[in-house]
Amino acid sequence: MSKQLEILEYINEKIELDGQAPSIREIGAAVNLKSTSSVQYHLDNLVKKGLLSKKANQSRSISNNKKIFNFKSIPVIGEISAGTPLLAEENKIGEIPIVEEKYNKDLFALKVNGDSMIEAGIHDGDIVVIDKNIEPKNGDIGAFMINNTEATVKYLDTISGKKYLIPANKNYQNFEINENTQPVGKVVSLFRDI
Amino acid sequence: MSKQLEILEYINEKIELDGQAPSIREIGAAVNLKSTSSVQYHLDNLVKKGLLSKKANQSRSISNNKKIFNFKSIPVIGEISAGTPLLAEENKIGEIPIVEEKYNKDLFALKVNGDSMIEAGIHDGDIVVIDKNIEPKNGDIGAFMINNTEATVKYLDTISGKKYLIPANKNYQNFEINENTQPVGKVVSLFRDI
DNA sequence: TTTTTTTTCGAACATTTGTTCTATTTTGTG
DNA sequence: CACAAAATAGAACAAATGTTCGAAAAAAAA
Repeated sequence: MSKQLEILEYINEKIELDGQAPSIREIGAAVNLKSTSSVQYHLDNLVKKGLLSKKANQSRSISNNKKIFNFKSIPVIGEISAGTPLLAEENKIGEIPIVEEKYNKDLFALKVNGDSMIEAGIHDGDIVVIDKNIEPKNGDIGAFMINNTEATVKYLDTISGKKYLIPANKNYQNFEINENTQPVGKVVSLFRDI
Repeated sequence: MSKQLEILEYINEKIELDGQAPSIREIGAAVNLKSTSSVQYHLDNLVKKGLLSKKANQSRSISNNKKIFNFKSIPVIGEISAGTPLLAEENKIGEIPIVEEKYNKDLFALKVNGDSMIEAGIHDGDIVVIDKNIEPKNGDIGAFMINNTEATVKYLDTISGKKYLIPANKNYQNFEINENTQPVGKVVSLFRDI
């Protein structure tokens, strides 16, 4: 293997492992180059090739140029303990990853209970991502808090002037929205383990 | 806000932004401490509290101790160009994140075309994750290559001794498996943007 | 207030680290 | 082989960085 590749691989490993780029001398030691300038020589070439970047005069500033997909994580909420706010830490049952482009601070996820939305392709145990920043409109699937103790995912729609939460399952009934029903956000995506 | 918190936040921001921890002097400049030893003082306390780690005598080695969710990414395959292998780079239309615990090297994702699996809650445009390492068994939802040019997602089952690909949609017909039908893997999870 | 504790500063120093120069060795090529 | 190019080495230097000390200032407590 060429020294260049060896260096590139070592740098990638080191960053992956330590979360920190190696120093020139660490690279030399790792790939058996006794002079820092030998390492510099290869680093310069790698930078010219566009495979690496580094900041001048800054220690451990080597970074890999390959396009990185950055991921953020959002909390997954399970059962809601009575009296706690929806997003309370104690209701959190995990985290799921989201591509950075789709991420915003108002996202969270909810584990769906029951099959009231099965005809919309939302199954029991599915995890739906909710954007608190988007108020569900008629026809949207949204998350709603009922009596501040239960979160439910339903269609929202208006029937003869009244607003209803509408399940996607013939075995369930529409629920008229009252003062104890609060919209939480719009369902924007869905995860399922099969 | 206390200096300690200020420092902690700056470090987190800096790492998030640059992928590299700041130097002592950079921290000082950021939080308005004129002496490096003032910064050291707070860093020592943060380390004692267990909020940070750092390696002795190593530049930019501060790291955050909070538990990190690590994510991997897997390729998403769209239309399959005739004559190319399924996972060829040219068929790749993106990447999706997977929590590290679920990740293995045989995972990839496929964008679902059409509504032949709608009754299984798999919609047109959904992205299904496939594990090449798991051969679909009877009753499983699997991905199959037909004539090496088309990937399809269907139930697999045996009816009177013959194996069929079975859609989850009354408007579609069962397809008897022949020598041009190759199992690719089992569908293990699903993503949907709504 | 006085006393104690916490926080900050300044400076000096030791290491680590990046940079640059020239010379030597190795490798490839006609 | 002779020559050129690529790769390595060594050394010296400059800059960045971490460490440590004592003293001063600020804040908190008595």
